[in-house]
Amino acid sequence: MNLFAQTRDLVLAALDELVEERVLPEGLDFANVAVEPPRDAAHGDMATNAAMVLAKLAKMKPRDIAEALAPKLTAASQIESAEVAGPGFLNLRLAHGSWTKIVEAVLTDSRFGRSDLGQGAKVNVEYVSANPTGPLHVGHTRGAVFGDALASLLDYAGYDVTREYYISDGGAQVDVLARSVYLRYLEAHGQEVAFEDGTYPGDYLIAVGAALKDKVGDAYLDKGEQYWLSEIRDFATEAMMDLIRHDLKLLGVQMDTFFSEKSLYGTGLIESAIKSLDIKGLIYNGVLEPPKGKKPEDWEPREQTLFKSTEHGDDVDRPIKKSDGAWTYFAPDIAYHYDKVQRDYDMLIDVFGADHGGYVKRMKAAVSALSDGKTPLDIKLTQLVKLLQNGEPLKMSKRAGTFVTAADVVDMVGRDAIRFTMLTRKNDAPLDFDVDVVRQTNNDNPVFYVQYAHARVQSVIAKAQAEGMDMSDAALAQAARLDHDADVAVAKKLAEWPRLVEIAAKTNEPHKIAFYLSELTAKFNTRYSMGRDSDDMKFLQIGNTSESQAKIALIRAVAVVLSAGLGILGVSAPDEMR
RNA sequence: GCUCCCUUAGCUCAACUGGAUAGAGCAGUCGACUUCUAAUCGACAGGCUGAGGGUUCGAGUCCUUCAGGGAGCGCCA
Repeated sequence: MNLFAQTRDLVLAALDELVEERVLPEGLDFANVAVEPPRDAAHGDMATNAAMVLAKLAKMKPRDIAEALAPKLTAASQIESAEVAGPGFLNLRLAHGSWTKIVEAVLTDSRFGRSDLGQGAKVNVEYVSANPTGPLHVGHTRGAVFGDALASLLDYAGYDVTREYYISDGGAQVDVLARSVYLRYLEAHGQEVAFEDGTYPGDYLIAVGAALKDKVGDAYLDKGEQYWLSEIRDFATEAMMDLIRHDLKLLGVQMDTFFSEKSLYGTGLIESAIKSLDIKGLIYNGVLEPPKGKKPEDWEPREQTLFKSTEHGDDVDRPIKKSDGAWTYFAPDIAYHYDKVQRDYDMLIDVFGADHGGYVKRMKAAVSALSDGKTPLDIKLTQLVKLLQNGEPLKMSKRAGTFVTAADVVDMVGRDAIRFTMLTRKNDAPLDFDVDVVRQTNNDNPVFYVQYAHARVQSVIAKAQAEGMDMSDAALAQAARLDHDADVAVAKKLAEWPRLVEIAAKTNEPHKIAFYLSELTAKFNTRYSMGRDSDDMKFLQIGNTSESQAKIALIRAVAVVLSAGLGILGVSAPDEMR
């Protein structure tokens, strides 16, 4: 039940009538006609821009259209008044009963808020995709949490979502990993080793080296790389993926599919992906211009196999083979996305870190070329996280092996606080994450604010149940009643929920959910606090079941929506906080 | 040099994708706890939306120039 959509239908019907009566000309495009909540509540419950949108097309003054439209709308029983305002807005007030119906809908319709916006379209959301060379660090956390919430949001909005992790286990970095594990393996055998540049010195590999020793004994001692590299690579990446899966679990991040880069090699998949581009005339051998300005010392022109990505919006063509004939990292990525296109998704979303910003255009070009422009790819970049403690930066240098891991941060502040904090921000803005602030349990920290509201509602309900009152959603829906302006204000906010879900899903912006939850909580707290001044305003009326049910219906509806919203964000909705 | 992102109240951020007088929290000042959980609520104060130009009924939002910050720029991923 989406009141805004319903009201928009009324507006469109009224416009059709005006066309029939020849007040408006035929053939107008109503696509831009919107019904929105007004910025200022004093303007009414909803506003439509119909008159202004149509004025130019109809060659009429906006206010004249609005004047003609108003009586048509007030004829509908749901609309109490329609008032022309400003340059041609039509401010609508809805009948009081509309708001009570919203409360009933929340309590009786388990799908309230869910949307059929997605129409079951298949969406693939790829996120995290951290290299399998160590545990997740704070930077990964943001992409993980963002991607996870985005996937949940799209699912809630009616898409058929696949959550996918791309394991980069085919490149040089896993060779480095294997060599690093070999050193730890030698160490486990009691040898002195030195970690040179280009190896991973992190402590997390000690256990892997020891496990390798348990598995193969001394088989790899005093042997050249050719005897063990491939085996240790497999062993080590599997161990790293175990670490990462564990970290994801700590963060509450779900995955449906893990796709291995390695599976693309030796199977003809890369070759067939490139061939499909070649057939389109997008593959050629050539020499790239050197980058302007900053010319590398050792730059010299070399012929490479190139992808004509400029034909699909990129700035320069991109190499898919190195000058020695090996694939570049781009080639398996093309093959991977080719595979996704083949899997028949209606939409692809990649969540990348900011350091992959330069990669966006070529990836979009590749998908556009591979799917003949049929499969849209949206790439969401998550900007850097600056981790602070007490205002001072916490270092996270992977090279030094002292980076702050995702697990560290979960230990410090907890999963709920990380997730909510990181989602209370647009993905494309940098984020200062101060662990001291996030640990505070006050208004500075919105996660507790929202969770506390949920706990308060459940506490009232628990007390009512202890009085023997029927607090089932069905009973509450039956009794629901809005007595006070503050009640209506809360219900109006609830009415915005389905609309907000659609907007957030359309724009792939889960942070809008987090802000909405804070706003709903504020409205609820305002109403709740009235019970302090006057016993009449308390929700629980001891000894009066029907009155209690009538009042509690509203706040139970709040709890239902809070719980749904927190669920999308992957944050718990506790029944108690003491 | 080029590409992408960012710049909004003292601080951290919103602004429903072009709508009406740009809003919250924190910090500041004042007020409210023998609580249906004060992890809360109420009030005051705080702005040339980095700067200039353009597009139109209407711009924080779109285009453009510039300034400042960030990420990246063939044979790393």
